Amino acid sequence: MPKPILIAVAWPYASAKIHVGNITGAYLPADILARYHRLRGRDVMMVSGSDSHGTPVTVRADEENTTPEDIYKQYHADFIDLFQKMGLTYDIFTSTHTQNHFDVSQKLFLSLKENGYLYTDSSKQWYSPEQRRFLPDRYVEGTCYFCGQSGARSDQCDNCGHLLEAEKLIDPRSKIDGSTPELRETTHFYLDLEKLQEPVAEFLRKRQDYWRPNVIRQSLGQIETEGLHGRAITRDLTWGVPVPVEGWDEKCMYVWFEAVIGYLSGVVEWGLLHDEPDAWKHWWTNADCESLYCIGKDNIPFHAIIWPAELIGVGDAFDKKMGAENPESLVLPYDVPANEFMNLEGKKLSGSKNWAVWGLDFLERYDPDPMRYYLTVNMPETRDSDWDWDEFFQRNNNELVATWGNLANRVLAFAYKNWDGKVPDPGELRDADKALLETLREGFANVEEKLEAVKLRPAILEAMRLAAEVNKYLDTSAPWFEIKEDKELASKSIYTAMQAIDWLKIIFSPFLPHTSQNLHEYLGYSEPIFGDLITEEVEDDLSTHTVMLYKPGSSLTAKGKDLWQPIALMPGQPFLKPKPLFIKLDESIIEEERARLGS
RNA sequence: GGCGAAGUAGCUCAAUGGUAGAGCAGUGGACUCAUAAGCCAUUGGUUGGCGGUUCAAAUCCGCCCUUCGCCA
Repeated sequence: MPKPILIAVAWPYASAKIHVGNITGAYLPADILARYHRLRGRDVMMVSGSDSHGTPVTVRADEENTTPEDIYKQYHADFIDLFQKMGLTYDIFTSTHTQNHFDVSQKLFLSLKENGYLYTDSSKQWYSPEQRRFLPDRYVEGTCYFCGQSGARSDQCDNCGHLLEAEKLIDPRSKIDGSTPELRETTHFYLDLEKLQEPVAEFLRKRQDYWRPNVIRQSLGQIETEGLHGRAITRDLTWGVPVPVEGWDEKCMYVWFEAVIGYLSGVVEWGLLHDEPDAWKHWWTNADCESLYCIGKDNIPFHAIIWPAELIGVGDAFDKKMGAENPESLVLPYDVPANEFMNLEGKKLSGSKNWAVWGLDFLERYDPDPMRYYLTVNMPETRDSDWDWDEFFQRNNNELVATWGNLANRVLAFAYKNWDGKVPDPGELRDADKALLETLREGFANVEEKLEAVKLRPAILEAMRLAAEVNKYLDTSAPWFEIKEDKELASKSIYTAMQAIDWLKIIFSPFLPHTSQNLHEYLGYSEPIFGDLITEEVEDDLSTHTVMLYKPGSSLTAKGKDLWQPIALMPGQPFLKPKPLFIKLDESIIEEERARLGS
């Protein structure tokens, strides 16, 4: 039985475009891991969707004079467009605004409530008598009680940077109509994190040896120094998942409580769409399942503390509500390999100042694999990193084009010309040939070790080092000399080199799937390595939404076999005349791209 | 102000107590199958500073400097 792997990916807020920082922080590492595990023949479930609720969506809807649903759908469509173009193989990319997500979230909420992990409490919030509703913090502005600046948001002052307590704001005004709000008492549900603190700490202690230090520090470290306190999980909003308790119809679950439930509801939806309603249990109540949460560092507390707390608090009650006769508990995160942030040309990314490289915009001018390469080689795995256009240009031309793309091209072009498009038969290999292939065999093991440890940056560097080894081998054996003396000698060299790039194609494929697939075809294979991404419109009682689904189809990875190994290239196999895998860029792009920033 | 991270060659980074390394950039060279790509050789470092522990410190400890986060 193949090992189940759940790859849970951060849910993008459906109120902002996706930039390279978001991609390298969470979405790309998730896909690299998903593709690697698919190659190993494992049962991968990569799940995410648009975080469609919350105040930023309603703010933007008000600004653009439309509905929150309309706003979320615009961004959701762009996300799917980007992910398809980049080749991010989500088994399901859905939305939190679905009937299924509402149902699952409410079941989870009620499970926590019944298990005694929710309580109610009241506090004071700004209320607009004109609009007869409570105002979210960012709907209220006023004078900062620290620095006296007017126009401060009620939760944070942009002038002095202080976080504010909303009720202390001086001279508050509604951002919507300028009216003066008043403080009113409101009641909310709270997640009893104090009661869950010890089991959560225990969960973290069991994992502290292999989790990234930054994640442990911000979770276990924080619990040990400050402890956990109850947090409100409902809000006075109507755009969101309704609280499933009588008399609470004016309130919704707070997004940070509800969006993470998408990791569960998304898998449930996948099962419903594939007519396997119990499929979710394969990943969610199966102790063998390894669940990896790919997120940025801003999300660490939600994934390392709050989501595990929710899962622990639910216990087997959710499975019971799903109708299980012998209900089981939900699987806790195996790892939360959170990344740091990526800056841009030395400065912090900022959407409002257009200090960003936007995913879809980038793909207007460049191919997806160069982006994937640069973002992997520069992934902020251990510290903040920097997108630098000069470095992007250099790495594209020196590494992708010169080292790897040129290697594939020089080998296949020479072979095609001299062996009529058939893989040469090498006969008995020489020591030097065997030595190169042995280096590649070790390469599989080296890259595997790094990928299993979620160290993607060292992994791709090792792959590139292997390509350089093959270039060295070629210069030493020099088949262009051998062929003038004895074609049989040259056939040994060229067969060895073709075998090496055939293996490198697999090693590179989690990182650079598009160009690996091209090379795969040049080498004469017909079944694709990976499947396809498709979209479907789904109608439910709430609305209609678009889902993106990964379809393995007739790909090699659909068969559940372990392809992460040196598989023999067959002599005599017909192959195609190659084309370059990567485009060499002109130096002028550096200044052109820099000129686009900050405008 | 509190907590934390980072500081190693011009640049990006490795090296968890045992002779400071790699890639890029720079310099020199031989070759030509290949997107003038690739290969070989080579210049370059008081490991931010000061002190301590140790036979031995980039690494452990203390103080200081710089940069960046998180919290208040």
